[in-house]
Amino acid sequence: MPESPGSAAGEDSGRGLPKNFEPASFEGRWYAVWEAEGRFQPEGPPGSPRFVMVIPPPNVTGKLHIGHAYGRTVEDILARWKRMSGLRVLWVPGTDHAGIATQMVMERQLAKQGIDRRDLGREKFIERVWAWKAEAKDTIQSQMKRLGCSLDWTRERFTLDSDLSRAVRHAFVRLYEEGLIYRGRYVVNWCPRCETAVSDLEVIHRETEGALYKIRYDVTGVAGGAMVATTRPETMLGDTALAIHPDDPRTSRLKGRTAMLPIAGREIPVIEDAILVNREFGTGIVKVTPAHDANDFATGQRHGLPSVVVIGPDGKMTTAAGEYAGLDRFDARKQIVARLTEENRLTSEPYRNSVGHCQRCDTVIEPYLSTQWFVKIAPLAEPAIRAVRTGDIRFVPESWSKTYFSWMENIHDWCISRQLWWGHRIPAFTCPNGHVTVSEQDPPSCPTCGAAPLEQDPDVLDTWFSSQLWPFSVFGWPEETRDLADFYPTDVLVTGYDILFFWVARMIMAGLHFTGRAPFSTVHLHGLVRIGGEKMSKTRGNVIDPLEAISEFGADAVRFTLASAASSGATVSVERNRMTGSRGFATKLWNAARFTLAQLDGGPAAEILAGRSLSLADRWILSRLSATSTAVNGHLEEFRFDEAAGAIYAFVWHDLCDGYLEMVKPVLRDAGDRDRETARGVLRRCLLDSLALLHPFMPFITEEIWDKATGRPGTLIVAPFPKGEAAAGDAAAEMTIGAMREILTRIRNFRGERGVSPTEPVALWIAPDSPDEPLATSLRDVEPLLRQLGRAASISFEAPPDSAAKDVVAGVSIGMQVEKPAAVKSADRVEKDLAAIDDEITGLSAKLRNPSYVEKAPAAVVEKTRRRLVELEERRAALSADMP
RNA sequence: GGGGGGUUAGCUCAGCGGUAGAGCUCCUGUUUUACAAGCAGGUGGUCGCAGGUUCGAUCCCUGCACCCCCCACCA
Repeated sequence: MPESPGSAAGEDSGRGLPKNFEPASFEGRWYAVWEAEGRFQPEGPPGSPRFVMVIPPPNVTGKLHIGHAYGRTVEDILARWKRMSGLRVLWVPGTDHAGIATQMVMERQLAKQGIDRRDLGREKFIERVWAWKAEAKDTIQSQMKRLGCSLDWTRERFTLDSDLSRAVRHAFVRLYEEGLIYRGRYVVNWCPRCETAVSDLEVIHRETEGALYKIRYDVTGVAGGAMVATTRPETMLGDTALAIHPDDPRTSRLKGRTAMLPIAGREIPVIEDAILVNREFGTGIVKVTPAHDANDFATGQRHGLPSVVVIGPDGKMTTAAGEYAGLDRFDARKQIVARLTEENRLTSEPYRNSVGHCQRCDTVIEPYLSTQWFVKIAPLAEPAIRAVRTGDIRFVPESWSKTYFSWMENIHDWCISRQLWWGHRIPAFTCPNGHVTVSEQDPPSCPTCGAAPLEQDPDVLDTWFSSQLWPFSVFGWPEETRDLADFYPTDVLVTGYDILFFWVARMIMAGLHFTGRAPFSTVHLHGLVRIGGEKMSKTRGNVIDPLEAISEFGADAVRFTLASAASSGATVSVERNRMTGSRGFATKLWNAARFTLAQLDGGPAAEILAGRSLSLADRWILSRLSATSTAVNGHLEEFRFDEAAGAIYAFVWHDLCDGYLEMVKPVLRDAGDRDRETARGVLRRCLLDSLALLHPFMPFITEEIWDKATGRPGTLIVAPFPKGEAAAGDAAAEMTIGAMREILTRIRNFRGERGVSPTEPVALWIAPDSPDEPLATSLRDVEPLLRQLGRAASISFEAPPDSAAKDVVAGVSIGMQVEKPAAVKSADRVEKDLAAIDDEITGLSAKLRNPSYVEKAPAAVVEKTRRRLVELEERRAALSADMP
């Protein structure tokens, strides 16, 4: 056992809780204790009920941003809640090599030193990334530790670890052998800046103001030639045909003709193609550029057209572009437009269309003909769709399944090869005779012809190809490890909806295909974090750095804020002043604990003694505590972290601190030993259960207080989570104390209205409507409380006299002795109240006079309306009697 | 082009058939020995607009307006 981290200095009463709440003084220590004690590792025999999550691995070179902090907080709440609920919890940490993103950042770093990666060479470059990765990983790790994440660091993984790389190779080879991975020459999305292919998902489409150009091509034997429309005139240099619809009379004159490509002076055929050409659109004539448009490429395949690449991988025109060779594609566009305009061949009009941009660097994506590797996805998608349809996998919120289906049902093959250096090298080897071998082990010679040496494909795999294996590769798959048997499939996956397609869908496909099982049963997709309703961005200056926030407010406050901000919508709105509020809540708890511990000090107060008679206040707070515990569990089951946090907040602050603590003060001070002991037992129970309920949200402060309260340092993390007991529910106590609190509020109200100081003792009248009601007797039971909290000089359980300020609250007529002249001061207020009451009475009366209402509305509702009306009439009587 | 979400108090958001809630802000009072980072009280809302269903609509339906997001081979 480690030593209790309790500080020896600066204590006051309250068994060692310092007066000032300083989260930094204990957060780090408790994390170290938990880790040293192995609390983050699953405890219990294999096969016993467990709860498993894998972290969405953050980019190894990244920094924890507020969105990560949110997701990790949610996961940690689940992990701690399940752990305390008695499950064997495993939450696996790790990081992602994030190929294109990491390579980009590294290139930028090198550029600052004036180094181009190509000068460095592949090996040296990768060495540098590894070196940098080592320190960056520690950053991420320490950030998650500061947040308090109960991750099992002994199982930490990195997507480029040797065993995970083995998993990637195994997956690739298997898909290849099953015919689900193929290599081919197609038009892909190409980023000329990154100089790599990217998948469809990595292309961000943005509506752009551009132009639609119409170019006239001369056609032999056809006067006026052919007008074709394009948004990318520079691609015309790569045209190898014009296409028309076979049944379009507008263009039938072009059938079988030959057109002359302007500028290039090349002859191209006019072809007929019903698939490519939309009869409704434009001139009905389409230029066909197989090398620079996916549709055109398909058309070219159908008609056996040649492909002419005129824009190179660097975005510059190729030699095939003739005199434009070497020009940037956009410069070429300008010059070509100018030239065609000069030749009287071109007109243009403003045009809005959607232009693809690189997700990473925002460069305009170029469709580009190249040889790439693809995953044939439809066969994988089919079972993945079924898994969600049948409920094997559940989305929370459920509405995401619709988005999932619509994407999965229209899914396209996945281009997985990247012309990058940082990543998993594609396990394909080519021999000098051109035979391609795909193999898990590097083959020493060509299995087909025996030739050597073999050359490995220089490309790497899309990062998501390895990420999709994450839920099982972290456990050692394809080896049949103990962890894989014990912890796969996982239970819950928590991630932002922005990677539903990139990651979640692919994990489902991969999990089902490779392991035959869904990788998780529940996917909680959360919104993206916004600051004060605005999208977070550096230019707005509204970025909240979680580490700075932790330093300023404490990790517990940051976590509580994030949990409270959780919502089922697409955004999670976080504001700085919520952080302040959460810190205030932590302080509140701290001080309540100081008070409680001071009361417990010097007495055993071990537990609530069986058979002891509890006061109404005791019964009330225990009832609230139980109801809160039940509610919290329910909300957590439903991933409603905001509701769960809110329920505990309301209990601790408003019920326990504002309510019960004030109610027990007189008991602790004045009552006999027996009642005092009972109250102490209840106090202790409330404190400990509050700490337990709050622990998943605020692990540090709760563990700190728990230590002082129990002398069992570092054990709250494995203490039982309160479930709430039906037996503790106490409607009678809740009714009485509820009524009492309403009465007290109204008395304080009177004081304000009548200018009576809050502390001046006054005479009170409290008269329940009917002497038979339970309230009539139970309110007498809380007379000492009413007297104390209401600052009453006297309490009479009779109808108030005319001279008193009067009202009806919770079915109870109450009155407070006032000086008559002071009533004038509040006349406006009373008048206003009366007007509102009259309005409501009118409305309710009309309702009750409506026969169909009385007939059709549920009896309980009608009854409620009647009671409300009665009470209002009583209130009106009480208030109007009070008018001067 | 298709789909999804949003519009509730000055701000950020809950609620989603029985005439509205939280936190922050604001105003007033209060240094009551756990906490002034507190306590007590209060102000503030025709729940985007128009119809419909219903005894009853912020909540369900239809349409409209504005905002956000996603998907789409929109020459």
